[in-house]
Order: sequence, then structure tokens, then C-alpha cells
Amino acid sequence: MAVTDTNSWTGIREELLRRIHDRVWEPGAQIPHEADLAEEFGCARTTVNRALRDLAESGLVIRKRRAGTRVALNPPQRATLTIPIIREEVEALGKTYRHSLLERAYQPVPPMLHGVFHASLGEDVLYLKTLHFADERPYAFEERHINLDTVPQARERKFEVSSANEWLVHNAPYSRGDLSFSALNADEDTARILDCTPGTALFTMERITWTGDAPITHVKLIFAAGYRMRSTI
Amino acid sequence: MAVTDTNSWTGIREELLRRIHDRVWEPGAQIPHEADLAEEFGCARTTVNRALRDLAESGLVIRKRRAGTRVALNPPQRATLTIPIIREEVEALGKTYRHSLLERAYQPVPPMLHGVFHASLGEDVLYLKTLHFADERPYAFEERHINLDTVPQARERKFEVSSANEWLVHNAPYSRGDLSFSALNADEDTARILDCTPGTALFTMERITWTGDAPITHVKLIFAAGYRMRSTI
DNA sequence: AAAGATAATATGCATGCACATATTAACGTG
DNA sequence: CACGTTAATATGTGCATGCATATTATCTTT
Repeated sequence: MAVTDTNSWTGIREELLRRIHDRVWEPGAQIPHEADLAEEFGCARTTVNRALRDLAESGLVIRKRRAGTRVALNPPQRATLTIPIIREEVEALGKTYRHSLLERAYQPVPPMLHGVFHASLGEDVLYLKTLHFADERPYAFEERHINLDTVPQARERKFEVSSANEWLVHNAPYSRGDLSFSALNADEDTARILDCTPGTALFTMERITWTGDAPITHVKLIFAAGYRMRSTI
Repeated sequence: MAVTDTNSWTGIREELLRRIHDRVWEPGAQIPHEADLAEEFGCARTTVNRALRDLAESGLVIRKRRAGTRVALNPPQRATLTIPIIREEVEALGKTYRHSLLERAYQPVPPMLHGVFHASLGEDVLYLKTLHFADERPYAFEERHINLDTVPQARERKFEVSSANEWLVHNAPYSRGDLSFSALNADEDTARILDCTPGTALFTMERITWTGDAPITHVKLIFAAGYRMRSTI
């Protein structure tokens, strides 16, 4: 019994998954060795290994070298969420993308960012206000600060043709970033810009990216009403 | 030159990564075949394959069967976000967690879920309304549907002591899930439950989890005003 | 020349084997 | 008996090979 349809590693993964799900192997319990499973399924150990590795990557089982493989007690719920470039996101919806630069200024570091941009307190940052459109309807409103200490080449960029986001992605690769998501009631200005009524709940994403210890940029994106961010586990 | 320290697949991945980063292979450009790379690095094709597969998983290269491998034009920005069990999230804030079951009923599949729960259209689902507290203040409001076809053991559970979330995590491991996040204006009911004024922008998370093709549960979590979901890249 | 059949090709995957490495269990010695 | 050494073991990884499969290019046939 327990013969999988195919001997593909995905087939074996499904069968292992079934056993975990059906509590043939309870949470915390040790599961048979790769070699035993390989024999049972009539396949090579490599194939079982691939299936188990995949389950381990998704956090369902814990593997240790000599200790064997056991079913995770608290399978972590991790989701990888892809933050697309807005232009691509819009174009993926089959709509036409356009953006418009509302404001471009050199400013001292705003108080809100003193904590993170402290490295360049004396220096000005490049401040950009951009509105992204999908089929000529407002899609997202972007406020951005660029650290000119870290990315001095940005000082000369107009950011009228290609958006700051795309330029930075290609020219200032970051090593890490902090993200936060929240809901926001539209104030008068935002409502006007995003073409909604004041008070509308808007999905907001804030992001600060760094290269090493140096902050590159801070972005606040306020999406038009009805936006949903999607992801899969 | 270009000899990696080791012939490990991670070493090769690092070298490929460097070439992409240093624009030896420009975005959109095709990179050599596995066989050629294997020869260059003096290793087996399997090893190159493993490195390339890993890069493809993280979205840096795009692979197609006969078309070959090319550097992604716009490397997607991925963030891993950990979705904690609410109790743990609250306790991590140093607050006391409590939840209260507001409603528990057997219902036909609601129209909203016909698309996803179609496998059990005739069958009832278990519907739960739960309010989560942090230090006796409302933290999140949860509406949940549990597919009794997939998780029949849930029919007998009261979910008064341990929350449905925790019970499901331990008893019905899922293989995949769809997540979506949005902002929502509080209606009269929600405002009353979450102790805010109607119209307040609330952060909302919706999740459907599956085991194979069978849907396990659908959850809608509406967080109290001011909630921020955080993550790092 | 357009459409359909066929060949070529790059990745995807399975196998059997060997060795590396981390970890635990067993062993010995003071 | 405590503690350090050694052996056993399960996973991790690499290799050579062969076949599967998707996709593109080419070669027919009408």
C-alpha cells in the first residue's frame, strides 16, 4: 500500500504530507530515515531527500544531521510576499501605467526620519512626491526620501521618465529593508490626490532600505481605495 | 579566473550572483547553459542546476525549458513575512492574551466562498466569530469558516479554550495558502466590537489554507485601529 | 507561402554511488 | 563516575548518466 501514483519527488512529497496531515506521524514525532522511505517507495534516496528538503523548507518538518527528521511542532506560518515594481503590477492587470512627479525638492531630514537617517543629519535629502496611475486613474501615491550621502548620483536624476523606484532597484541594490503595512484614513489632501472621499480606508506600505548600515531610501506608498496586497504561502 | 573557492553549489551560486550583481550578465541577458557552466566550474551539471534552481526560486533568474536561463529584468523584491499566532504576537508585546468566542454555528457555504469551497457545496461549514484581546482591550476580530469535509474532527471542537487557529495549526497542517491584505472602513458592528468609531481605517488580513486541493479554512482578521504589520527583507 | 509535422536543444528529474559533516551513542581511561 | 575520545548514523552534497518534457527551429507538404 501507500504506493504513490508516480515516483516523482512531488508525488512522494504529497504522500509524506498526507501522512503528516492524517497524523500517521504526529507533530514532534520522528519519521523514518530517507533510506527506509526510499525502499518503501521504491525510489532512490535522492528522490526522498528532495521531497523532505522541500517539506523542511516550508517548515513542516525539522531535519538534523544525525538526529533524523521529525514533524514540526509549531509549523511556522511564513509567507513570501513579492513587492512588485508598481509599473509591473499595473501592467500585469492589463492596464496602462503612467506616473507623474508632483514635487521634487532638497530638504533637511524630516523629524520622522531622524531615527533612521541620523547618519546624514546635516545633509539634505531628495524628497519626491509621485502619483502612479493605472489607465489614467490614480493607483498609488508615493512619498520618498533619498539619502544623498548614500546615493549621490540621485542628486542629478530628474525621475520624470523612469520612476525613482525602478532607478534605485537597478542602481542602488540594497542589502536589507524594513517594511510595515497599515491602514490609514484618507485626509483631505490624500483624498483629493487619490480621487476618493476623505476618510476612506487606504492600504499603506512603508519601506526603508539599507545597504549595510547606510540608509538608501524611505518610501511611503498609499494605495488607492480597494487595493489588496496578495501573497501565497 | 572566476574559480570559486569550493565547488559546492552554494559557492557556485555566489559566483553567479556576483556576475549578475556586477552586470557581467546584464538584466535580460541570457546566461550560458548548465553544461557550459559546469565545464567552466569543473563540476557536474547537477551542481550548476542546483545553484541556478536556487537563484530561480529567489526570482533572480528566469528559466525555461528549451529557452535557457536569463537574468530577470526586474528582480522581484521579496519579503518573508511571518504570520504569528495571535496569542504569541500579543504575548510578545508583553500583554495578556485572551479570546472570546462570539458565535459558533454550522452554516451552508457562504456565497463569497463558493469559488473556493466548491468541493463541499452541499455540506455545512463551521462558522466561528472570535474576538482576540490584549490586556482586555480588543486586538483583532476574527471570522472563520472551517471546511468540515476536510477537517471533520473540528465538528466536535468547542474552540473555547484553545483558539481555532492554534488547533488547526496543530491538527490540520496545510500545504499552501492564499493571503490578502487590505484596508477597511469600520462598519457599525465592527466599530462596536473593536471599540473604535465607525469609519476608522482598519488593517485586514484574509487567508485561505489548503491541503492539496481541499480547502481547510478561511479566516478574515480585522485588527484594531493603529495595527501595523512589520517585516524585513 | 502558410500550416503542420519533425527534429534539435536546454532544462527537469530520477538513479546509484561515494564521500562529507554534524550529531549522538558507546566506549575507555583516569 | 566524570570526562574526553571514538565510532556509528542520518542527513547533506557531489558526480556521471540516462531519459522526460517543454519549447523553439527547421523541414516538409499542400
